[in-house]
Amino acid sequence: MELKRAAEGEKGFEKVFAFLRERLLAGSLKPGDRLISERELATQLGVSRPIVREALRALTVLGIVEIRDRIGTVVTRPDVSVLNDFFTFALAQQADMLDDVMQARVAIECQAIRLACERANIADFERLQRALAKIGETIDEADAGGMADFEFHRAIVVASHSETLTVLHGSMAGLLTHSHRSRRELVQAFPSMKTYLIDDHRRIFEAVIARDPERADATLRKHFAIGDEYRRRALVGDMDKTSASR
Amino acid sequence: MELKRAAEGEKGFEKVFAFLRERLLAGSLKPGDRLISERELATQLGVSRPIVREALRALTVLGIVEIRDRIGTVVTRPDVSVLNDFFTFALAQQADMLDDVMQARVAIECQAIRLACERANIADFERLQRALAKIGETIDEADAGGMADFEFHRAIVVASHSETLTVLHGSMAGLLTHSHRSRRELVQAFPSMKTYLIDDHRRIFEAVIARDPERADATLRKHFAIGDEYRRRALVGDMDKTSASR
DNA sequence: GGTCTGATCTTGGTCAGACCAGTATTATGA
DNA sequence: TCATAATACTGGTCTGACCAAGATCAGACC
Repeated sequence: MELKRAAEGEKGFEKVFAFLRERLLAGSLKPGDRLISERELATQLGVSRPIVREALRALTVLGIVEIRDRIGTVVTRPDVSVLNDFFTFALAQQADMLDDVMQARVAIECQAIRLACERANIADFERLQRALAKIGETIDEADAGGMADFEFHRAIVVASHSETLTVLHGSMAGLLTHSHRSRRELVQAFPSMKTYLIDDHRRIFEAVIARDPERADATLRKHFAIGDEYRRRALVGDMDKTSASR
Repeated sequence: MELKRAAEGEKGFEKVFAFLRERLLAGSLKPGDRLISERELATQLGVSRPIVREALRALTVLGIVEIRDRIGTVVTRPDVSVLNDFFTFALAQQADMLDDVMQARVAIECQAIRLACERANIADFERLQRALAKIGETIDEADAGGMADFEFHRAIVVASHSETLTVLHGSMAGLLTHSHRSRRELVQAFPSMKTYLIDDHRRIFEAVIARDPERADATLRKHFAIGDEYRRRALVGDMDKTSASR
């Protein structure tokens, strides 16, 4: 009846999706709300239950809604995992995108560190310090070291107190950790990397503590650039004698 | 049979989704490929067709796949619209997120402009120049002016030749255009904004032409900051008497 | 032989009704 | 009154069916 009116032009899936979309966007469906049952939704919209399920499933993968078995469907707060999925799929099909995603990561972190300089509180500083310490402790371990590295960078983004930046950064986590790990494997190759990793992160930390956005940004950028340089060298030649390979 | 093996633990929807996900991520399903029919998929995976449809629909809203009526299901190149949807939903439920998304936008554009300084070609320069000219021409029109402004910024991101940055930036397009428009409405309020808009964009353009990443980044950042300041003033005090505002 | 045309197969789009397994609620009995 | 058991939900899934329209191929026509 009146429910149908809201989404008359479309049919089937589109109708249900549009109907729910409207409520979601209008705010009449807020996080925490429980939707009416699938059957009821079906009869009210004049479609079959499988169609309703399609729409609900669609909203589920978008992270808008959560279907709880034998409980009901509830609206959730938008979640990271969507972007995560998206980026994972996107990158799987375009491997050359990895460098590209790295650019996005740099973009986000550099902005985040600027915000962090303004907004970070004691707790953020402490988290950064812990991560920094961890990097020092695990400097010789590939896995733990990569993890520590990642934690440090994540701490920066968290300290920005920007949900969007955090979400975006987190969505690339899977890919980033991979890249971090492979970087970590270079530690054995280039002994100089140890000091690079430790000193660089410390300098970044200090810039944040000093609440100096420009310096923090610049230092972080340099950090990324040096990392790139190491990786490049590792590609061109193995270790030292680098002339033969190509 | 052998297909089932790939996704045994899960059941129903999860099974199908995992099965397809695996193929997608492994690369055995590439953009352009046509999937086998829903019925066949259902029998091969030992589930019913509605369940298969749920999975396909899920992939559809993720922009991974496209269901073509009476044709079949084909793998597509990941598309912006997903992120668009996500951000739209996310922001609808947390209006305070808008400022936050702006931060992400700044992050992306500032990184993009750095890349643009390195990678931009003649065509990119021309596009930027056209957008710049448009800004001058439409300085007194709210709608067209906002569009021109948006085009200029988009041209910057496009000139970065980074798909990821472009996608991310595009995904916020809806929100950004809104913000751009409201900014444009300030033009009438602050006559000084005209010169600000024109000169700022020209300076940005020049920095890109000069291929000076640092200057471009800094100029762009300043541009955003000034825009913020104008908006702030518009909020605090009306129009001219702005001495109180700071 | 080559091309056009129509029957048939296949595809997605949808529906109706049914069963299961647990949850939430309610009615019942102590 | 309270604890327990029956009942009415919920999501999760399956089966089988119908429709409309693109895809295909056989046969008719040029």
